[in-house]
Amino acid sequence: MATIGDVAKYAGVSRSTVSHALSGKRPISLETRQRISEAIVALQYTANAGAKALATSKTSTLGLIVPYTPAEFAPARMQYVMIVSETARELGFDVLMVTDFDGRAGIKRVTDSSRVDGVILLNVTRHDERIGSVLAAAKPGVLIGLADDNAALDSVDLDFAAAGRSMVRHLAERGHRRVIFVTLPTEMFLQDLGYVWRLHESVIDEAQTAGLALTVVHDAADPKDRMRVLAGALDATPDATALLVHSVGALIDLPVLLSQRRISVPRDLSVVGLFGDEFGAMFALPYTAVEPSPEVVVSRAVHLVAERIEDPSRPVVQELLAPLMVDRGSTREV
Amino acid sequence: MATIGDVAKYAGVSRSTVSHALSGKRPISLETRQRISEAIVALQYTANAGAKALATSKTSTLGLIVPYTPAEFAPARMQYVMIVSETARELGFDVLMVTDFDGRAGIKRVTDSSRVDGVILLNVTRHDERIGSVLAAAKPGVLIGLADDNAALDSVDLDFAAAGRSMVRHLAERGHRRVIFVTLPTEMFLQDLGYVWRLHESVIDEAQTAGLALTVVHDAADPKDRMRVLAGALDATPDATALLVHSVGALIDLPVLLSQRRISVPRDLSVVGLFGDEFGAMFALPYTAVEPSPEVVVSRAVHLVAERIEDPSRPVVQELLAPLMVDRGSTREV
DNA sequence: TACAGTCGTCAAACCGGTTTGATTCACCGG
DNA sequence: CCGGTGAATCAAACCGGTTTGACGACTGTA
Repeated sequence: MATIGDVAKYAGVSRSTVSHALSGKRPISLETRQRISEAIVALQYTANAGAKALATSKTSTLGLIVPYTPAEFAPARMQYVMIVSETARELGFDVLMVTDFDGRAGIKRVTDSSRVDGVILLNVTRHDERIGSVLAAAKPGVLIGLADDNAALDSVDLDFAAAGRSMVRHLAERGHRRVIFVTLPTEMFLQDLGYVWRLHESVIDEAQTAGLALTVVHDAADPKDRMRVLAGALDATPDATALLVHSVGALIDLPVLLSQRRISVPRDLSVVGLFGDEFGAMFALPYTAVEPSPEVVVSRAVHLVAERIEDPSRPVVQELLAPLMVDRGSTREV
Repeated sequence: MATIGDVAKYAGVSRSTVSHALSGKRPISLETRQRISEAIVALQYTANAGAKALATSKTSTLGLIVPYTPAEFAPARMQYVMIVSETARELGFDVLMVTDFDGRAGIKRVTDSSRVDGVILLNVTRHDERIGSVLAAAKPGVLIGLADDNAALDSVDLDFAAAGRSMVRHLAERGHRRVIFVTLPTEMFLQDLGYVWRLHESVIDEAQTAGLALTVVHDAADPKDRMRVLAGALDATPDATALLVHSVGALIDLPVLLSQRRISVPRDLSVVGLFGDEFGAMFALPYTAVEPSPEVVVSRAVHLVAERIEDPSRPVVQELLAPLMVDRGSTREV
């Protein structure tokens, strides 16, 4: 590959002149600039990333720390990764995927060697060990999700508490008094993911506030057991007029179960859930739902870390994005 | 961060001695080695990746070129990405995700700037424009998937032709004479993905060879239409004794449809498909199936590109990995 | 007319590694 | 006792960028 020295020689100027022309940090005559441009085109010059990083201490690279959590619903995860990558690109960054089994080691590796300018943490748990590694690295970092002690790092997440409340209120306002809450498998709760708890608790709190009787059912982790759990919940609470579903698995099985039992939505049963339109590409889920809006959350997170790279002294921000509810007509007044 | 100069000073030696101790390229006395080790620990030294890349022209980074193809089934994609990343890590590489809308531009960007030592192309199409970019970059590259003209690059893929043949033979050997072949949505065929065609054609060829009557049905791209397409296929071919399913969407809907119609597998209908056990985490698909084995295919691909980075002159290889069939008892003799 | 300021450019130093050539010393074989 | 060999180390050059200080030529102003 051509170096800046080759370009300088071709254009008949010094290396520093080429550098200045490229960065615009010093005035360069129009004529010289043109000769340099021609040289760059002729030699197909592209700056060497390593050399640039060495000289500037900037890598134009973000580390994406993807935790090892097999239980998570995969399609959603991929969406997050893609949006991180696309947003980063818009802001001039590349993305280094860090999938080390031990996230802390991964963070240490890429920050200590100055491979990245900042890191993005996916699937943050309430007591996330990785946060300490980011602080130790003294590099910008942003959390996608909320940790219990996150005062030191920027973080963004959907306001899952608001999401839970709005689902409950949506049902309460329509006169529902007895609702089945199909929450995530217990395995998910053990993973200590903040949003899992925040949604769960806000639903329960708001139900109490609204005077709504809630039957809480944990969905099965194993898809083979899912249908049975779901059916059991319906059997156990025959007077429930609505379902509030967080578990995606349950949402997938629900149309089947309901059609088997000749239960019509919303005539016999109202359903409200929490899932994004990315499922529309794979499953036809015709339910009124709160959207997790990964494009908004993730894009904001990437912008935040990019801002902090530019200005490390900016005060820490912690954003909870208001969730959007899409009414697909799967609930009715009772 | 501490530099190699800091370590040298702390240990009372020259920078080159530290470098030699680290690389082992020159003999260093035991005593000096120990002092250097202590210095490294005390100062928490980690080599700067940019400087190392500049000096050695090696980045220890692989570019993962993920094409923009929204129609693809997302969970499968994520699995490929994760396996690339994990295998790369085992071989000492990091992974730079390149998701540019224009894959060629992405390849040019990361190779021209010497950001990566080699690239891995996911979802290769039969006439993949990205191949030209890899060749132009003169950097090692490996294709996951088969292109029509791939003589110049290493490539690995599942032997989808063999997969198709083995599914057909599995049914033919059990006496099935009339089979419904639920193939992928036409949209997938338009994407020009090699494996889509290879499987499709091998099934049709082998059916002809085996004297098996095949009804070919393209699954619907829109999940809302899927059930209808599936039902229509069953109605149109009432004498079919078996289903051969490539479309994952159809596989997901199949248990529902069959239970609605009180069709028992394998008593009333034999079913064989093509899907991996990653679906087991999300859906309970109890069908005999050929496994796409991404861990084998992808891991092999990453090894290939790593080998070529070490030895660029190694002859080009093109590997088709024999697929494995898992008998889950969803087929019977007729 | 002299002086200051700006424009345009270059040479040199620096970023943090690796690699090479030179040097010193100990040991070995003839 | 001498020449050769290998171990152990250092200084210097290099990789390809950026940044800084210096300098000559202009321009505008007092």
